[in-house]
Amino acid sequence: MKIATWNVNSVRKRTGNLVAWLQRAKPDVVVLQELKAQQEQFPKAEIEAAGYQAEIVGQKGFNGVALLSLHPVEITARALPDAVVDEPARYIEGRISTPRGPLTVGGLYLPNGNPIGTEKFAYKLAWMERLTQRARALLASEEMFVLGGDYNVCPTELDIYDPKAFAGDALCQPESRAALRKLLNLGLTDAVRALHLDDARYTYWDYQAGAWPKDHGLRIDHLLLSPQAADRLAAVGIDKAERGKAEPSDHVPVWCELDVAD
DNA sequence: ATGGTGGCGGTGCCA
Repeated sequence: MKIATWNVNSVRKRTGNLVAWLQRAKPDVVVLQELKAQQEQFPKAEIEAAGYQAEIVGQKGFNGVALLSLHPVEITARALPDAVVDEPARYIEGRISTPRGPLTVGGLYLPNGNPIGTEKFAYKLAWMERLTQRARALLASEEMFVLGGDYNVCPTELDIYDPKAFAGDALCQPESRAALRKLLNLGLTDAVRALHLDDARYTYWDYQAGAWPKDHGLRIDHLLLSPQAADRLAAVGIDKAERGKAEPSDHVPVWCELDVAD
């Protein structure tokens, strides 16, 4: 069972790259972020033609998340608990069956939080606390789950090309990192970290200042696994080549494989 | 080096 996350930075701009990647990578489940599209603007026909059921939480112009699956999926949430009216489209969650029992996949687009010292940063931290509460509830089931997405948190100084370059950025603040550790310390496993990928450290390279050719990247897209899922972790990958394609997203797909054979 | 790039929507905001 291959599960992936990808911040596509506009699903309409990235439809061609997305479909080509789906056909090549053949993930079973994918969560997408930054659709920047309303539900009716989502390229549903193209995605379904590639064999995927598409569940969408859209929003005009900003945010937007989706869950694509080769297998029948039951959507279990379209927002985090305690969502307010007109909540930004940042969370989707679904449940699929495997020979080893149900697997829940959550897709999230965590608030960026810049600039620090503003209500945006407070909102980021509050959103992380809500996500942590959701993880607590999912953990109580003692089932397999994967929370994938653009976390907009660079976990450690090993996950950025130059710690000094982002010292004042919300992605690297001690408070952001502490909130991510609090989530991990519930008992979740960072899939990429667990298997020590060292040939592809980053998942995001800014469009500006030649970040990609200089490999000035950050690791901010993560797959966090419940203990029951982590026990079945077989492989991880970062599809770095997507960043070098024509009209790329600034993020690349991150994936893991769970051995769910009976 | 205080710029630079990209997407949305049609101007500045967001990342």
